[in-house]
Amino acid sequence: MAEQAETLRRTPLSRDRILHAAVALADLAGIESLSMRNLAQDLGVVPMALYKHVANKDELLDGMIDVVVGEIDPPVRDAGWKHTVRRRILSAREMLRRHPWAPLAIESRNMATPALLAYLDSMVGALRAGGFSTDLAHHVMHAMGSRILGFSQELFDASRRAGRSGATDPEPPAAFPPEVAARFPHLAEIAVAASHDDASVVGQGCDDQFEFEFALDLLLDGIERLHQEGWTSSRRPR
Amino acid sequence: MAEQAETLRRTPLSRDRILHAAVALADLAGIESLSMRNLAQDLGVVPMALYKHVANKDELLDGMIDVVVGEIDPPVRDAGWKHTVRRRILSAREMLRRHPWAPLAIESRNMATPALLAYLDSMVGALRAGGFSTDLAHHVMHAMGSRILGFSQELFDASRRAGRSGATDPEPPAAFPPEVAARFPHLAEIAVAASHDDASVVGQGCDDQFEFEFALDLLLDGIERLHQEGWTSSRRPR
DNA sequence: CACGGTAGGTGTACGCCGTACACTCGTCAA
DNA sequence: TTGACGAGTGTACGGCGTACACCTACCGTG
Repeated sequence: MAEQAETLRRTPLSRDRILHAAVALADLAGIESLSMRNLAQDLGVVPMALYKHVANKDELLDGMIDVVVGEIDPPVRDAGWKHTVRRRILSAREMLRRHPWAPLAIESRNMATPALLAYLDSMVGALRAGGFSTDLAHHVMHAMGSRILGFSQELFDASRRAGRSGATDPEPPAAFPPEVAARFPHLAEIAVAASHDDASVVGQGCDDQFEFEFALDLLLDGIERLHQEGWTSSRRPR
Repeated sequence: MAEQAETLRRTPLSRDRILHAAVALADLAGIESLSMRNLAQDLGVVPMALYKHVANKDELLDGMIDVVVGEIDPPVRDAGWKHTVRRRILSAREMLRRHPWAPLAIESRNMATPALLAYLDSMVGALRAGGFSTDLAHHVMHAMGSRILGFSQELFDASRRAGRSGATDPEPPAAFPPEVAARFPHLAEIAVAASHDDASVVGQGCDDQFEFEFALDLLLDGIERLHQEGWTSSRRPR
């Protein structure tokens, strides 16, 4: 018995084991009770042991996000863009329902994690494959905003540094570094399309206000159409 | 000079002074450096003094949210619903740009504050005044989701208890208490409309999945239309 | 087989946080 | 004059993230 306990305890810690335990703990007990100390206790280990595998708590959260974003179904092949996008987004939504802490966690990080970038990149890819111009694909990604994962109006928005100093912190936009661009070609494509889009842009890659109004008007126009048609929810599918 | 300092220090603390100082501190230094201790120091007071005016930090955050939501412009009178709604939402967006910590703060609270309810109620009011059925108005509010304040897919969603125990916590839906319903008549109206909407609903007031797909399809259909029309951002307004 | 380096787990400690609780002290009604 | 009361104070506690020094079991090399 002592042997067994020791064997269990000896199961080696690893970044992956830590990340999955953290996700499980957040799912079960809520994100606010995910502390390094609680997590370590769940793993039968002393808190500082975790730091041999994750740099700090922020990096732990990033890792957790990558884990759950990795649960989103891969894109369906050989279907129209609309069906592909729709399926993917509904799958993302299911993931979010399994991990209710995720939207807030994702939104509170101030940069996208690799898995998230991959998800977004493949979404842009689906649009491009469907014949969308980089221009339209770009605005569509903004318009989707919160729908696209159920969160985050502006994933790359500078104002997303919500937590950080409100003071001006005018780092150059820097597009993204070439090796990142290589891994996420569709994102890179719409990013450059946006950056020499027109002259109204100062230093930023895209015009926030325009994107916001684009999405807002897309919705309002759709709503207006429903209203004029006398839409009612009784023609509910299924 | 000592006199003056004393006079300054004697400026009596009040809930309002605390709330506005807290908003200013969060604007300037970021929400993560808003601690009861820092805030008290800004006010020239000892931390525990704050607790004579706010119950705890959560209530402080609620108060801050009410302050900033109160900055949103009142609805314009005698304009079409579309213009009214559009203006209001753009005003909300401006407020959010002044207070970049607000979206996260709002999303992280697990229930709406009074000012927020008032804002939503008046938004529903604008739709109803424009001739929308309670049914359509209800779905539209869901569809607006993150647009409506720039945040929060599901303001009333039970899954919004993101921070709390993921375990089942099946409180009765309880609509809302009558005195609240009286203060926010339009919200109450669409809430009851949703609750005896159809039989597919189990205990919850509305069908999350339906609302999500409603909004998603509204966007996708609008996007499809743009795509077919060969939309391009060069016909940019202004 | 001996050994030294190294990776992974430990223990202690520090400075921050929110806030409970007991207190002081100035003001004002009786 | 007094005494109650409400605003601000001081002290203290438990929890947090994590820096830093330490131990120790293992493994490749001589």
